[in-house]
Amino acid sequence: MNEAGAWTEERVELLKKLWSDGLSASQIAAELGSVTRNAVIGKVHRLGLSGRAKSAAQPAAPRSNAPRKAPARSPSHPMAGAASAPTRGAHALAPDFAVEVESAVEASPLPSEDVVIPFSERVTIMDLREYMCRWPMGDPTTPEFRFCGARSQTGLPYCSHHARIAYQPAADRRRDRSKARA
DNA sequence: CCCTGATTCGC
DNA sequence: GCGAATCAGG
Repeated sequence: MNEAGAWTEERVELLKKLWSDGLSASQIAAELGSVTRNAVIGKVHRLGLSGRAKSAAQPAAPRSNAPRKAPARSPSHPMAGAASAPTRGAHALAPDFAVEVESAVEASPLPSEDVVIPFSERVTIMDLREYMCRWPMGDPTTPEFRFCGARSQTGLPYCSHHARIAYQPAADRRRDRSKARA
């Protein structure tokens, strides 16, 4: 019988399909089951599918013989120029903040009916982290104002759910025109 | 913090 | 051939 994590013809074909379909390695791994995303990526490479929809095959990075193993963990600390240690913590979000709130309020008069954001994840601006969803919740002028705080999508300021709302192609936007109530 | 794919190398 | 560990980037 086929082992759960064996690369049978079926699984390989599904892998190819999903990979070319644009799914991430982790998503494919979850879909296939019994395999990790590393296994998926490894197989993808062995099949020669790497690269995917990446423009015109970018010139493979000149990796040559890059020692990815134990590369001098302690590169010593010259500490000559001291560097320009950027002051973290003081994110300049004042300008963007106003803009985001404004568009958000107008764009989402009413999220939906099956949308439930766990209150437990809502955070104040003080608890907001880079990886947290910045979707504004509530009235910014009140002390009750919070941000979604859920895990944000890579490269995006919002979680997957709010990213969709904020990033609608404008074509779907008129879907919820029936109800307009604040 | 989380995620992504890329690569290497012991098995 | 396989995939965990690791790397590099977002």
